[in-house]
Amino acid sequence: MAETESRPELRYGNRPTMKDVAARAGVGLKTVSRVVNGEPGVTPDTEQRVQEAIEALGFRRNDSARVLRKGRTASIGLVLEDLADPFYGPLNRAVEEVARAHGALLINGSSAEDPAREQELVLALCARRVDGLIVIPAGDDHRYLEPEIAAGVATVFVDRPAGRIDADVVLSDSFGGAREGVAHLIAHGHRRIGFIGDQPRIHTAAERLRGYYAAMEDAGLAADDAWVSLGSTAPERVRDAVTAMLDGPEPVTAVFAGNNRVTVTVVRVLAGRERPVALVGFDDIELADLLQPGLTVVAQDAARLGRAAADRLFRRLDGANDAPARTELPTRLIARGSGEIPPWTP
Amino acid sequence: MAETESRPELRYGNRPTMKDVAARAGVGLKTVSRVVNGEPGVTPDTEQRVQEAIEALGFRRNDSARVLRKGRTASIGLVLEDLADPFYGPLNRAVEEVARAHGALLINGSSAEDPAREQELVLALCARRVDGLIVIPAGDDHRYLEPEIAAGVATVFVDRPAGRIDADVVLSDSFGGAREGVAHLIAHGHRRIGFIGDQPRIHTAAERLRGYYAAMEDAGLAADDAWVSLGSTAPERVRDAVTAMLDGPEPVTAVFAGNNRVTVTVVRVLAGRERPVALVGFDDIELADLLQPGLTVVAQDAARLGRAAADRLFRRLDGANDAPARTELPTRLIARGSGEIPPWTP
DNA sequence: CATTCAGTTGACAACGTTGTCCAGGCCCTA
DNA sequence: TAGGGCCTGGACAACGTTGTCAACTGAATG
Repeated sequence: MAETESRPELRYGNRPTMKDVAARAGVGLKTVSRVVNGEPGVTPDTEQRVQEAIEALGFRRNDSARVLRKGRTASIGLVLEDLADPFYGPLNRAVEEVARAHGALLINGSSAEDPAREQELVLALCARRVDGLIVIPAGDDHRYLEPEIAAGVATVFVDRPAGRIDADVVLSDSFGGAREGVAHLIAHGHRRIGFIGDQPRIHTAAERLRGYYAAMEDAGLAADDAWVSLGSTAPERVRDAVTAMLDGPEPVTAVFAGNNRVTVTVVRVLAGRERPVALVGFDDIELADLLQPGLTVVAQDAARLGRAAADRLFRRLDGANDAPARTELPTRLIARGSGEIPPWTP
Repeated sequence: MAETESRPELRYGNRPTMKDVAARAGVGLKTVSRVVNGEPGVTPDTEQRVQEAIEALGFRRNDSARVLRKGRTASIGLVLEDLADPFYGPLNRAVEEVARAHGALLINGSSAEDPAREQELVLALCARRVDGLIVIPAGDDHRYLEPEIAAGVATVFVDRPAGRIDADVVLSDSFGGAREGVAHLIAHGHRRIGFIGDQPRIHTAAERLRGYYAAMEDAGLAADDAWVSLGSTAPERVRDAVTAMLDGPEPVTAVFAGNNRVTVTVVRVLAGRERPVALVGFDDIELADLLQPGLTVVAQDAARLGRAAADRLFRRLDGANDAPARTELPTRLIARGSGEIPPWTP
């Protein structure tokens, strides 16, 4: 709120308080509190009078005040990279379900892959005194969170590890997944394989690249620098990168795409190409099975990722005190056709 | 939180308060408040002492207390149907961006298409005293919100209208869009056209059905009951419905799918069929252009929907007092192939 | 030197709730 | 009837912040 001028007559729109209810019901303040919270020690008769007053006034407990008094907000914050990215939808939903099961509300925000924005958001959430935080990090230095964590804000990082602090992390096995995906291409006869990934400062991107190199090395293949392209996932950039690899002096016969956004663009480019090129993408995509050919992917279970992170968070909130742990969830290779295309030979 | 037992030593993890900062800096409480809020009337010298104390203690203002005092929470609630549905991602994100521009946080929740859950969520948000609410309704009776709205909670409904109360609404033109989509099929020669939609108690589903009938009537075509199927969007149900239409005594030659989830399933079913069937779907889908044939859709602009709703909300919060309005955004027919398939003739 | 004034500063109440504690009424028993 | 315990109800402080207001400082003015 840019500037909330003080309009005292409008505070919460002048809602009735327990005091008002008490006055109307002719009882004490605390009695109303007892009724509202279902605490024992109120005769049915009194309770009914209070209920009627609540009804008549349209009273609704002010949780802001309650929070202040109780010291717990029953809310958690989830900072992800982009609320609109379909990959994070199931994760978001899974976190919500766990929160709901614990009676907590979910405050959401996107970092837009900007470390400064991530920090701003996280600190705003801390100022709200959320009970816990689940963060998909954009930055690689989270020391700014140290005082918060020390002060008791449970924090779990998901999808990417925290930077320079020791905290709970829930990850997909990016390295292993990429390695498996690239090995799959190699197993189908490919020797010149391209890799198109996100900026290497992003942990998952770096890990997947590492997996690519590992698979190549496992097979005794040298990875030409011209086959590897890292950077923004903007369609133009990816398009240029794929094109360069396919038209270079040593054209690749297969491409490994580092995430869902890259994959989508690569599919588009390959669709316009004459000669077939094999493709395996990291992350599953809706309708991937209906493409011609079906899209072979290394799938991660985003919902499970979210569930695991939220479970961990609430275990912490329930008092678990063990050392921060790193949980790594497996990926799954789903062969649908595009990854099984043999190398093109002139 | 099921039961937050009172652990007073753990309230907010014993964070320092302005009082602590004041004590350490050797100044008064209010002076700290002034520094924290950038209010004038503090000498640079004093300010620095306070800043140092803040730094040293790792103080962070408690917005819960602030909210209680100021009467505004600088947060809005967004209740949608399913956080994981890709259609709502861009809407969610758009709302977030507008909220962010106004310095407000976003509290998110899914109704899971359950009116009771919607109400529960909305009332929880009201108890938190969110400044405003954006709701994608699941239920069709929102009179429970009357006291809240009267008490000053700005409320905007989006995607579907409010039930039995007068409130701001931002919608896509479901009727017009469906009518145009069906007319498109008719223009390509179809006479027997199936309609598969969501449960008709959902407003958009009913409107799209109405658009279907209107288009048929416009063309002087009778719509056979056997061509219309409404109900859950579960894949099995949709699969059965399509199959029945295609194998009935008067088989349809084209299908209009009432939303993205239905469309996806219909595409799958048609892909397994020998004879070509035309298809137009409501809602655009990622990769729709890469299917064979490309998927013809009636697209709505979810981000614009969200932006419009949030803009309206914040205009209300800024004091706009005009009568509740209904905003209807146009849809756009995108022809990609599947809707231009001619009727199959034996 | 008395007075005014602007600029700083802090004491205090208030926001609406919940936790603590005590008072009064009742019933039971001796 | 007195004493004890239980049940119900309310007075009051506290949570951490901000708005109000008055007190103080030092300098400038008469």
